[in-house]
This record gives sequence, structure tokens and C-alpha cells, in this order.
Amino acid sequence: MDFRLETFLPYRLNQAAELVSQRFAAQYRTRYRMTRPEWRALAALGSYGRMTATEIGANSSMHKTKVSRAVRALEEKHWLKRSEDAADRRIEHLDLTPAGRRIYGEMIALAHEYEQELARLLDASGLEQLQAGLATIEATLAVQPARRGPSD
Amino acid sequence: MDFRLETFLPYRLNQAAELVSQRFAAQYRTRYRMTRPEWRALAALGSYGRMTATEIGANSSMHKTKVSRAVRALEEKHWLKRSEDAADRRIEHLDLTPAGRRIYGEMIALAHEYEQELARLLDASGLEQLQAGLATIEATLAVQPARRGPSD
DNA sequence: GTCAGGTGGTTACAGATGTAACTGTCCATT
DNA sequence: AATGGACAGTTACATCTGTAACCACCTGAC
Repeated sequence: MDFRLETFLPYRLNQAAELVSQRFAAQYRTRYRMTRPEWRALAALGSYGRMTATEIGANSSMHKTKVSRAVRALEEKHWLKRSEDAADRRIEHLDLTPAGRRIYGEMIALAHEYEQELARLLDASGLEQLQAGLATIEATLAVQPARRGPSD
Repeated sequence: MDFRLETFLPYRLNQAAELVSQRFAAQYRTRYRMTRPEWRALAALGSYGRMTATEIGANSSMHKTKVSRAVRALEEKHWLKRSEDAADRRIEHLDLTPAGRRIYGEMIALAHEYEQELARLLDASGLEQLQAGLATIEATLAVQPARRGPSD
């Protein structure tokens, strides 16, 4: 019976992810009324330029319905516009509008600030160890998909 | 414009947490029809014995409504029973039933297996670095609560 | 004693999410 | 041409989640 949830890796990782994410999420949530899927889609489009919804999903690991809803939300905020593809009418190309690019610019400034704050808080060694560990996980586990359930 | 979501710590941590969590969550989801909050509550009660709902929430970082629902679900599965407190009638003491303890035992066996599998996959150094990094985050950020939003 | 404020726990409601089914389109085979 | 997958994206539905309001109860100040 020597089990403690607090030291179980899946639990610990989720806790850490929440701790680190929330302070940043609070920024885009309150400043721009943006949800996390919207922020991810905005970030993808901002850093890579024109993409399709499917590409956004692949880049930021979001389910296609999440992407669909995020794209609609960004469109309603007039931060993104859709264009049809000349050759394949199933596809929609997505581009940030000038307003969208402005928000993106402000957001990445906040992101950089936050990264610096984290670097200050978690001194260099903690941060490096964390990044190294995360790299290992990504490299090792990213292969096999494993099915998803209601966020549990 | 040198921003990439894929290297942004909040995003990376969330990805890693999902990768690591899902394979384990698949176990209790399919074997016992248990959700994550239920698993956490079961784990807390299994390892610490009698607790109140508030204590479970504090121990496993769950919102009190989540705990309330998880407790009800476990109760409906007959894995847990409530008892009133002699002195304070607001409080409910929660204990696992024999059936609950049996499930708990099976679950921690699975948890240990999974930890070993992870240790194999992520060789020793990756795992150690990760644990060290997580410890730093917990120690540093666990202090200030930061408000929560709809899971974003 | 009583009353105000705080606490343990539940619930109504609205927002978010995944699954599955669907629409429209493409393309390879016939 | 016609047709049977396969693919991009949307939507209906059920489930999950947090917020806020709530109930019952406790406690300390008066």
C-alpha cells in the first residue's frame, strides 16, 4: 500500500502543467476573452502564417472539433479570415487579419515575458532539467497515440 | 516573431501530461468505468484512509464540486460509504468499503506497473531530470493559487 | 441567547469537450 | 461517366466542468 498520488508521475505532471499554464492563461482570458484553443490556433497562424484547420490541429494537438470552434471564434472576433482553395474546395486557408496579427504580436510579447519570469522563478538548473525531461517524454511517448476520453 | 508554440513551456507541459496520463487513464476508464476525479478520490482514500470531502480536495487538488461528484459516483458503485461526524454535522467522513479497497489494490498494482513501464521507456536520466524539474515547479509555483477558468 | 460570518457540501446553470454522424468534395477504379 | 472510399470541416448530443448561489450547521462576539 505504498502508493501516494502526489508522487505518481501522471498526477504530478498534470499538476505542474496546471500551475504553469494558469498564470499565462489568465492573461489571454481576461485581456482578450480568448480560450486556450483560440490562443493555440492564433499562435499557430501567427508563427507559421497561412494554414488549414487540419494543419492547425496537427501542429497544436487539438481535436478537429476544437479547431473548428476556435477558428469560428477567431473569425467572429475578426482576427482571422478564411479563403477557399482554388483546386480543392474542401479546404479552407486561414490567415490572420491585421487585427489578428496585432493581437498575436501582443500575445507573444506576453509569452516572452512569462518565459523570463519562469526562468527567474525556477532557476536555470530546474528549468533545464524540466526541459530535458519533457524532451524525453515527447521523444518516447509521442509515437503511440492512445485513445482519448472525456478529459480524464 | 521568433515564437513557437511547440517550445512554449505551458504548452509542452500540457502535452507531456496528456501523453503520460492517457495511457494510464485508459486503464481505469475501461476496466472500472472510472473517471479521473473518481480515481483521484479513490487513491486518496485508499492511501490515507478515512477523509472528508474537503480533505480529498486539498490532497488531490480538485475543486469541491468535482470532489462532490466523484464521491457520489464512488458511493453509487458501492466503493465508499459516508458517516456522519459526532460533533459537527456539516462533516461527512468517507471510507472505502471492502469492495472499494479491493479496487484500490488492483489500481495501485496497475499504477506500479505503469511506473515501471515509464521508467523503462524514459531511461533513468530522463525520468530523474523530469522529477527534479517537477519538484522545482511545485516548490516554486504552488504558493500562489491563480484563478481558474473553464479548463483553458 | 442570538446573530453575523464562516465552513462543509450540494446543486442549477452555462460553457467546454469528445464521439459519432453528417455534408460536401476529391480521386482512383471501373 | 459512375461509384466507392477517403478526407476537410461542421454539428447534434451527451458528458464534464467551474461559478455562483444555496442549505445546513458551527462559532465567536455581543
